[in-house]
Amino acid sequence: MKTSTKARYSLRLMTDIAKYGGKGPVPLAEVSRRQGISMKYLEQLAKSLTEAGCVTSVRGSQGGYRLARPAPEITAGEVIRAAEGDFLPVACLAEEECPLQADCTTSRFWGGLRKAIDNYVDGISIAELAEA
Amino acid sequence: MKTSTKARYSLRLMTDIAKYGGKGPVPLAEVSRRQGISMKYLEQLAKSLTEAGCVTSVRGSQGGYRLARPAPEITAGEVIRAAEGDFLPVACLAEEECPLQADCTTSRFWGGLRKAIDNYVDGISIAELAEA
DNA sequence: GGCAAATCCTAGAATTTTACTAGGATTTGC
DNA sequence: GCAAATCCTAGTAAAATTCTAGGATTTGCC
Repeated sequence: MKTSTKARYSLRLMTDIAKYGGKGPVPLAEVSRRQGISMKYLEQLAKSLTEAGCVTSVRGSQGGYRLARPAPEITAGEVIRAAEGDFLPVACLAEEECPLQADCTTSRFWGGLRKAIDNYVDGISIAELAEA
Repeated sequence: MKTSTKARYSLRLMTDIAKYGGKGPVPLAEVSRRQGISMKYLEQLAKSLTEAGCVTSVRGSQGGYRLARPAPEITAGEVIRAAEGDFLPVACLAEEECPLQADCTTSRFWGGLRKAIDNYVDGISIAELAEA
C-alpha cells in the first residue's frame, strides 16, 4: 500500500502540462527542468498517459504534449490508473478463484477499500491540482 | 497500489483466530490447515501481529494465539498497518523535503488519500469480518 | 523426567517489481 | 537540412516481496 513514483511523477507531469500548456504543447524537456525528473523517465510516463487518453502528443520540432480534454474533466484517478494499472488487485476480485470460500468477508472488505479509493481519486481533477 | 499478500493473509489469520478462539488459544497449525497458508509464513505474520499488540501468544504445548482485545475493538486498519507498515509513504508527508515546493497541491492530494483509506479500514472491525 | 506440541528467532533465497538509463529511429517546424 | 521533439525497445541495478529452512526455546501432560 504505497504509491509508486510512477504514479506520483505522472500526476506532477499532468499538473505541469495543465499549468504551462496554455500557449501550445509542452515539451518534456521543460517539464524535466521544472520538476527535476529525467527526460527519459518522463518519456515513459508520457507514453502510458498517451495510450490511456490522458494527453495527446505533437511530434517534431515545436511539439510536446497537451491535455487530451479540459483539465476539469480529467481526474487524478484516471492518471494514477494509467500509470500503475488498476487498484488493489485482490485475487478474489479478479478472475481467479478463492482456494477457500470460507472467508469471503475479507474479499468483500477489499472490494470496499477499492471503492473508497476510487471514490476519492476520481473526485479530484487535474484542474484542482494545478491551481494554487 | 496493490495489497500485499502479507496484509491479506494477516487479515485472514486474525479472522480465523476470532472465529475459532472461543475455547482457548488457536495454534497456527490449525490456521494453516484451514486457510491453506504455510505454517512458516504464518509464524512471521503472527510475529508482526504480536509486536503490534493485535494478538497475544501462549507458548508451549496447548499454546497458540488469542486476540489481544475483543474482536469488535480491533480494526482492520490496525492489522494491515501491523503487517505492512503505514499507508502511502509519500516523501512530502514524511520527514523528507520536497525538492520543489511548487507543486504541493499534489502532496496535499496524497495526504487526503491516506485519510480516505484510514477512514475506511479503521471503520471495520475484525468482528465484522469474522461473522457470516 | 521426558515427549511432543507449540511459539520464537534468524537467515537466506528465489522471484518479481520498481526505477531508471541507453541508444537509437522517426517526425516535423523553421 | 538541421535541430527539436516524440517514439520505441531493451536492459540493468537495486529494492521489495514472498516464502522456505533450520533450529532454539517453552510448556502441558503422562
